[in-house]
Amino acid sequence: MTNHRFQSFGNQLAQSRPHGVGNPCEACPVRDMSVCATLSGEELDRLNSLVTRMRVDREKAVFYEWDAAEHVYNVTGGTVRLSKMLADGRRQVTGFVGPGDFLGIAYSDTYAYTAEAVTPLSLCRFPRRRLEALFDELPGLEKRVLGVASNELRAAQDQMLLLGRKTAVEKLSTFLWKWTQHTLSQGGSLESIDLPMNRTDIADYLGLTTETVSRTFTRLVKDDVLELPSTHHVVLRDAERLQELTESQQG
Amino acid sequence: MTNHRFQSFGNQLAQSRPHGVGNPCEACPVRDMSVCATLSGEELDRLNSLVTRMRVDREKAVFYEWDAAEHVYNVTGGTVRLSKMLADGRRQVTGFVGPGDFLGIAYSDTYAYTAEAVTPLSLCRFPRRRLEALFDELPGLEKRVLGVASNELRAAQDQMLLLGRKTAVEKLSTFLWKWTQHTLSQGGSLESIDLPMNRTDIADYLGLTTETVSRTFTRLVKDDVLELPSTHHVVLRDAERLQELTESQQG
DNA sequence: CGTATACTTGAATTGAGTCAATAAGTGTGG
DNA sequence: CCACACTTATTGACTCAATTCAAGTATACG
Repeated sequence: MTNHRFQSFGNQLAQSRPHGVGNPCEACPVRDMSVCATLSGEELDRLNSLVTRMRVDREKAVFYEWDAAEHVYNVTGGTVRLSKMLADGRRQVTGFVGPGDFLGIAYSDTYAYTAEAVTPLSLCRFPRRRLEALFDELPGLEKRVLGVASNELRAAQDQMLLLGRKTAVEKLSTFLWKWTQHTLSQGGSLESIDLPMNRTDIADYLGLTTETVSRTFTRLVKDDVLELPSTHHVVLRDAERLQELTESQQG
Repeated sequence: MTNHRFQSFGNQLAQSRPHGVGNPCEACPVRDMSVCATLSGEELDRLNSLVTRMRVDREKAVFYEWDAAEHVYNVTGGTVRLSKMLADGRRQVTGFVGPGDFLGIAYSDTYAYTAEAVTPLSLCRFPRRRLEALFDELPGLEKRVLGVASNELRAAQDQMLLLGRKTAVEKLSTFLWKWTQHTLSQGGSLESIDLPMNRTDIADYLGLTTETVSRTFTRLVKDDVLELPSTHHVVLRDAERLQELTESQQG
């Protein structure tokens, strides 16, 4: 197994600041996408007083499945891979999360999954206990978190359908289709979709092997559905056909 | 199939009643297991004023995936099957829920899945909007719902690991192990575990075919892990071995 | 008691996995 | 900028776990 070492939280990270004007949340890239979106300026100050901003290097863990769940994180930049492992090393990637998404909302002593950096990350870290205490004073915040959890639950159920019932072509097509939609919603273009994760990550997300992911990419290229100018770069040639392939594998 | 009959709660359908003494929640079989557990008598009255108690026959739907999500349900008796389907009919069962569990907490206009009765059901039904309005007055309730959602998320991630990475023997063993734990926590015995769902339900839950489920049952019986006195009845002969089989398929 | 439905078992098939050999990137230091 | 080592991705040949197709056998129920 790869040797995962923790990155030091320290000099690289900006410490939290006093309340009032100049709240760094106001300039946050995910100010309007995240749970923070519902909060007023003053409420944001309350939240800001709890936050520690930090960075995590590529392929380093934010936390492990077995760690005490002491913090909750909000991603402000980069892509995080969530995964679970069996004792013998078989891995399932349960999701990829990006700017605006929350990490670690588990009502349990330990996290439910391992969170690792696919790309360099910037995060806002909150002490879980104190954030939960803040829920009592800012009920809008708790509602928002419940909304986030509910959306994640829906995504998890879609993924169960994919893992349990879809073929390799349908799995990869679904992944690429959703990733494309996600990219577009963040202002990307169909002409060049960036896949920050590697083939192993994709395979472990789709319940396949890297070989099968690779062969399936090749097939989609041969069928003129997409081009692969580089391994981490996809150009969609036939978006409609890709969407069709997400549910039926005639071809 | 085993004939699950309900110990009847009152007559066929007890309507909601005025507040005060004699609140039927006080006598509810799931009074202490469910989200209701945190509520005081007076708070329970508030909740009770919203509730409609109802029954659903075996194999009838409580709601479909595409229905407008107007109600939230609390199961007071019976087993519910949650599932999603692809256009061509392939089905994935995403979970089985029983007494004390919640149904339909989706922050969306439609439900995320179809809910159907595996056995006859008794349910408490709440209008979603009014229940959400009540959250503002009973913050303990919202916390509890968030806790439930968070547990479901964890279960969903475990299921993704199972669907993506486990073998047929591991899948069935995991299912039987968890179902046993669940049964025991409800006061059942290792000597006779009731499986209300049929082989197709189990197959669709584990991402297998009924044939494979059947063969795998046969194998576990041959290996003296369990006995099958009838198709819906399991007797555990070697619980420890069953647990081992949930993560490693040697043998 | 007969008939439909659910379950089991067997034989043949197949989609994805495994093992193995390139090929293509990626980064490092000279 | 190139040569080297190393990692990641692709491709091919073969295997195998689970599916499909096809009987049979229980079981439930009107």
